[in-house]
Amino acid sequence: MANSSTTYDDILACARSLIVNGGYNGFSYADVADVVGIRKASIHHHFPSKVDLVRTLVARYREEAKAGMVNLELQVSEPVEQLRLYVGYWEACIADASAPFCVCALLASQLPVLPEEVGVEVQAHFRYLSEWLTSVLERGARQGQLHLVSTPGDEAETFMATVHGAMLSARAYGDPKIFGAVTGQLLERLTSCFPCDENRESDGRKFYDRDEGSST
Amino acid sequence: MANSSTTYDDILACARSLIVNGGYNGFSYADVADVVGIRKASIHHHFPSKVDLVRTLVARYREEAKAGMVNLELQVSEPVEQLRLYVGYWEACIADASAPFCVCALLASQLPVLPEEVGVEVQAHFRYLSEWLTSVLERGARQGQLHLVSTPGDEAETFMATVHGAMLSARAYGDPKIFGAVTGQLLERLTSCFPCDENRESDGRKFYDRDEGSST
DNA sequence: TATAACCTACCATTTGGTAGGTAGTTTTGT
DNA sequence: ACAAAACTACCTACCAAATGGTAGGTTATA
Repeated sequence: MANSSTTYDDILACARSLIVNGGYNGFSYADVADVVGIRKASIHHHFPSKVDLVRTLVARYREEAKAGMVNLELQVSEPVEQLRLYVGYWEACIADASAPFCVCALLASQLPVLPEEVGVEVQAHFRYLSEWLTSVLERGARQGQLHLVSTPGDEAETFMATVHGAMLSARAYGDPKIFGAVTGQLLERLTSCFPCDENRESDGRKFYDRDEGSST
Repeated sequence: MANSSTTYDDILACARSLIVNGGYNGFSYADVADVVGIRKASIHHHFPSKVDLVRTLVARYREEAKAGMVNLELQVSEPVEQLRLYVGYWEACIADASAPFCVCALLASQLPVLPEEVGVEVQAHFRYLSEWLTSVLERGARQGQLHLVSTPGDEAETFMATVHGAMLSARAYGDPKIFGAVTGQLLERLTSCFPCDENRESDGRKFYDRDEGSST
């Protein structure tokens, strides 16, 4: 029951970063053992089975995410700024490669082959994130800061999907900048109330009907 | 060199659907053998190694995708309708669970643990899809059918990211409808030139500042 | 008679997991 | 205060099953 030892945390952290790279079947106890500098059997002492390890890891990830949202809401009160911080957090994680993907997003892609206990935890994260985004968007719309085209709930789903897709593209292209490009546009769309008139956050460029980056 | 036998194709098709479920490390030769009704060693006759199998599979997938785009452009000439068909194709695949995820999108999520030969092929698909979307969006904007907020290239990246993210969410929620909800909104945004005035494809709902689905 | 398409029977390695032991620290009974 | 008991955190040494892959044989067909 004790989790005082740093080894316990090291195993979780190591497994997390390994999962971020290749998902549930993309790492083994041997991989973790090598990185942490411990023997394979010792991992079983802390986490009897792989399912235990990953379930714990995801549960902790979700707690951290929730804490992150709370902290974020304490830092800034404006919905727009909260979205900006949220996106900025990921932009930084991807840029410095410290956590170039959301653990739950990656695991969700493999949901059909995931142990059920892990899958449940992953799904819960999606619901939580969706609810949080819904509340932020709803508030932003009510305050007239955000311009929604659909319900806050649907907009939240689109927001989440776009962010996840942006992570995927950044990985596929091997270029962290793509994440910022996509999410920047996402925020731009939400904050510019009407395409015609500029509003406080516009950065100049607005309308295009001429291309710029199609070759290669 | 011959690929006349249906077994060859069966193996590819089977492996594809297994990959769609759990990625590169989510299936084994034994899994394929079971489904195809063949012995493990026989797969090696057609595909010497797993890398061969998956590389071939992705290459073929890319060819099909390209053929699909060409076919799609033959069916409809309007950029907006082309996007609609593209999204509709995936909506159908997800709804009937025949191919609930893009092979390359799933593999891209595991790019760090993918054999290099496969990774290259996956990246090429992303570039191709991005270029195709860019050209469609650029043409749509020039014809005044689509309303872009950024460059066609950036808009294409956002479009692709959103579609991929929508696949992920549909999987995470275990609900195919979420894909249509997200992509529908994506198209809605692109086709409604100005949020205020309705245009030919509007389906009624436009502005919201009241929630609808936040509980649960 | 060559070859394609399969097979059985292997193989080394890796997988997640167990059994049982040891050194060090805590807790406990007296 | 202090030894016995209990527990934690690790270890070595296994295990069965699964992994991708090979060797070599059989059958049918071109």
